[in-house]
Amino acid sequence: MSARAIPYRPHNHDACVSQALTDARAICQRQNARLTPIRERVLELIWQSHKPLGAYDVLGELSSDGHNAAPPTVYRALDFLQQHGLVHRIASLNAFIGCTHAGENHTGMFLICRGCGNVLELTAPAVSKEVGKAASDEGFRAENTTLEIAGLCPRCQAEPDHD
Amino acid sequence: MSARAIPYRPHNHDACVSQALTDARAICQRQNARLTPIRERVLELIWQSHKPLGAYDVLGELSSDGHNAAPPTVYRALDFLQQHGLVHRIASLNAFIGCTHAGENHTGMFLICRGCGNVLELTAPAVSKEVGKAASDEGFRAENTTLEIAGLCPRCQAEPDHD
DNA sequence: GCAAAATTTGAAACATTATAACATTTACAG
DNA sequence: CTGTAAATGTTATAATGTTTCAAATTTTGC
Repeated sequence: MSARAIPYRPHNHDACVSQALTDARAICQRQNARLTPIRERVLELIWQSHKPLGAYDVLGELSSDGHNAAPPTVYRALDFLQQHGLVHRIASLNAFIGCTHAGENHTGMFLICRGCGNVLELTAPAVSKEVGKAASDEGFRAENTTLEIAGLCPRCQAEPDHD
Repeated sequence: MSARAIPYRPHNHDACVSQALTDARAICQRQNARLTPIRERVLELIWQSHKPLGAYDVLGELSSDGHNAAPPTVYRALDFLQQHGLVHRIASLNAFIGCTHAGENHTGMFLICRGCGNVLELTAPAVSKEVGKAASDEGFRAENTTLEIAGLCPRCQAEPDHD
């Protein structure tokens, strides 16, 4: 998987999207999972930006497409994409974002800028290690970690209300 | 603040509750905040157990009390309690739980057992430190961390569907 | 190829969680 | 007391997510 641009910085976002879609197709093929037109379209919509998108935002975009969809359509597609590690749900925002580490076995950590709304996904092994240690110190078997950090990205620290 | 029992283990829970209420009164007094009857009652309800309680569960309990409350009443009380560090919202569950470190300046980390539903709140300085490091490596100014770990508590690993 | 089975999608209704807006009451300071 | 701010009541509505069952599509075994 190739290196990704920092969402807080201007970049060729079309490249992000097409890379994500290419990766997704490969991953689904490898897993014998069916990346149907609806699912692919939802993934593409989620990848429109590095800002998390709500399920009903996705629904709205689908409707603009002329696609007459109901909520379950979107939630099912999002479930599928989550299951295959292609999108993440940001619990603190009730919203979804494209996974920038698809295919890698990872525990995501999300830096959420309250200024511009962009989200950066990190893999921080040192954090995962300490989390695992803290859990096992309590005899707890960790299965799923939600780690979301709200704050200000570098750009918004300097100049607020960006992008 | 005194040591707390482990929620996964049987303990005298009434002591938890009354300690929490006593602490809350002291904290509010210190902060010149008004722990009104409604707010105190909501806090007590949240502390009924170590399982997170939804806002509408609280609402239901208030109604059983004979108190004719509407959603905003509960959400306002919960906002107040959160603001003063007396309860936490568990984003991954849309539910609320009493803070076991009220008064201490802390970043909570929650171990959520999917077996029994109990939640243990930890303070893990090593985790906080690594999280802070990971964020500042990206130039990100962290303001608020959500860290929720779903899994199985020691008791439920041995014997499922407990409590 | 073809029929049976499984998966995916459509569609309608509903459930849950949360907030907006404005009126009323209560607490408190002077 | 009385004016002001804080807290609560009340109604309505928004936002998010699920259940259920039917129809269509794809896959599989033959």
